[in-house]
Amino acid sequence: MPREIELTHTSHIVLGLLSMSGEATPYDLKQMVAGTVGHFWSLPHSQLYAEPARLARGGYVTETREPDGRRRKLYSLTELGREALEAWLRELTPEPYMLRDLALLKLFFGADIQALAEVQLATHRQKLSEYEALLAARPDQGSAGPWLALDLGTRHERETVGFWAEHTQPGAEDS
Amino acid sequence: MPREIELTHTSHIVLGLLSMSGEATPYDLKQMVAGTVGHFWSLPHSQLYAEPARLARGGYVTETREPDGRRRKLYSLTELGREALEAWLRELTPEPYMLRDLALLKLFFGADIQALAEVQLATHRQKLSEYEALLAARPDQGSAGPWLALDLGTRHERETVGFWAEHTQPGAEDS
DNA sequence: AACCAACCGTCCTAAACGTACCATCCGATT
DNA sequence: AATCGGATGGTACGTTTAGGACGGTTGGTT
Repeated sequence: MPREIELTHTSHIVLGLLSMSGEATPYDLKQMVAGTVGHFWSLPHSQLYAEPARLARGGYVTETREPDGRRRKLYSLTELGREALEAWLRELTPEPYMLRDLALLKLFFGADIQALAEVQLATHRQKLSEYEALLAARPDQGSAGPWLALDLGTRHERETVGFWAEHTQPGAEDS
Repeated sequence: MPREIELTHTSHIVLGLLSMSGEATPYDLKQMVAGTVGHFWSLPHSQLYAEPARLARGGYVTETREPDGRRRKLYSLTELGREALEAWLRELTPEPYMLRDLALLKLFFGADIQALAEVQLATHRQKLSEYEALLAARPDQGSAGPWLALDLGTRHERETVGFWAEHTQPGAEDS
């Protein structure tokens, strides 16, 4: 009997990932997060064990067990879960984003911009090239969503690299 | 006697704001957050009542009371607090940002991009013009940090507006 | 047999979230 | 004088997240 539970952001991520994979263990979810939404929306892996269980209580997913080996828990969407996901996707989303950037925060409070720029530039160049590699390997098949998201993510990275690059001492970090 | 407390992101924000204002009540902090870092780093106002008290326990700020009227609590940095803030500002900051964007998340999971774009575009155009207005009103005096931060924030907004604009039906939303 | 790396999962404490709720002050209306 | 609304100012509280410590299992090497 499904108890009433609130669907949080984490819930929707789990529902979304399950809809993409059909069926997954918490460990699978953890791997999927790391390779996909984890790039911009991080969550502790412990949540990926707790949340599916919570969703099961609410009737949004079913919990079965691997017949063999470790008998790990396998989750997949119920009809209710799929509907909840689709309802969420259809809802209007006027909220702006939240950019939790420690470097930006420190910059605001007066940290030395060159010192920040130097390390941030390395980090974001790294990220940017990761994303570009992913984009380059895009198959023709499959849903567009993830690639569109990656496109926006890439633009943000590009912008960020540009910003920090303008604030490094010429020659201090380059090539 | 200061007890050991961990300094969290919230702590540093409070320390930073106190260093800018000299002295502030939680309500003042709330106002300051709304006008400054709140643009990119949101926190519930209840935190701004709890956190200074916590910092006082740790000896990072002092708590006094207004002599008159409401006798509100006034906080200001101690030497320890100032040092902690400066140490934090000096620390290396290699972490990338976290972009908590509900629209991006939904896009990833297959939401209709035009529906998203329409509302997001309105939101971000709004934000962008706010930022531009702030930037235009910049005084010559004062510390640069906030303006640099605002500059980066503005670039991200501009990028975001560009992205969503590319994905709206021509004429669907535009003036 | 011993070892190691990758795999897999649980648990715990503190902090953050979000919102409901409450109370006061002040100026403008009726 | 009474009332109203809005800005001011603050508390409480249940839930979710953060983030890491810790422990076990599996399968392949030396």
